[in-house]
Amino acid sequence: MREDDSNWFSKWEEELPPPEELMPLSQSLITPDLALAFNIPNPNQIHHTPPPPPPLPPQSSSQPNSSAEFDSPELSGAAAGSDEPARTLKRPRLVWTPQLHKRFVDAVAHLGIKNAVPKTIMQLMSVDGLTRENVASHLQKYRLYLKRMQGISNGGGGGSAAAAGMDAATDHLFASSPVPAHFLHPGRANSEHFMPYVPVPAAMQHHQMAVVGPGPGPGPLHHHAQMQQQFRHFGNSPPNGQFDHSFMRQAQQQQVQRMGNGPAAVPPPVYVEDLESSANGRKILTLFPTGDD
DNA sequence: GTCGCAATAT
DNA sequence: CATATTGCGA
Repeated sequence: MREDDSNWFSKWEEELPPPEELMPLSQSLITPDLALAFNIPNPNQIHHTPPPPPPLPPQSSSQPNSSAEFDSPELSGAAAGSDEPARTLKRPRLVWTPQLHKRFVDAVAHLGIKNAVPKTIMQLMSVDGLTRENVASHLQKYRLYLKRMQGISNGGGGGSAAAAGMDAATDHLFASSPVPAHFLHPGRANSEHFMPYVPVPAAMQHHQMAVVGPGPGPGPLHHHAQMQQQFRHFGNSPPNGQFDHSFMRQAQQQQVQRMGNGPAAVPPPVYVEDLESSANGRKILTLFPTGDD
């Protein structure tokens, strides 16, 4: 049956998180500091993003990433003489959130191991701001993760791949996303699907990049800086502490990253380390839909 | 030019 | 520690 062709795509679309779920950040391309340094009038405010984000049903818009928003119009021109820093300056480190990683895995899964090369993956993911280097770096790490699991599953004998595989602290992220079976068996059976080659569906146009400050020096104080950045994007950030939970949730997703380990002063936003593998035996903590699909 | 991988840097 | 960057062979 040839239903594969039509099905895999629809299915994929369905699993894509709704805009409400991942509209959280906007990549300003330049850090606030830099903006100031260049006399750029607050790139973030140029286009305040009102509370109600227009639900963007995929498919409807043919334009892949028209970047209808962000890309401060002036960033390029209005800066009045200023060059385009965005292109020359270094981008902030990309934070691989579980959601983002999920897209990554999906892309690789649907491309097939053969075609899953950085450039292609990047295009398929169509995440604004994502570079080939980002993907390449992540892919490299991901491959090591897969390799570990393979080795363990067939040689360890224990069968407890999870236990053995998890010992690498770096697997936390990867563990949050299911790994398609065929990933572990490169040359096994005919599990290879024929992809009609997808010309970048790019159903969504929302960017979700986590931004970290330039990191001048001190470690432990950065959390606040980052959050402020994000809050500002939402219009206002009253230092009071009364925010909308609706996006607080999102902020957490991005915030989960753990930075310098301070002497313990701030209550860390519980990291999603607990998985089904846990001795708990029960899915706890649903900070975000880790394995909903 | 891009990929993949190890080493190295931040 | 998680990513980024670099170097080099394919």
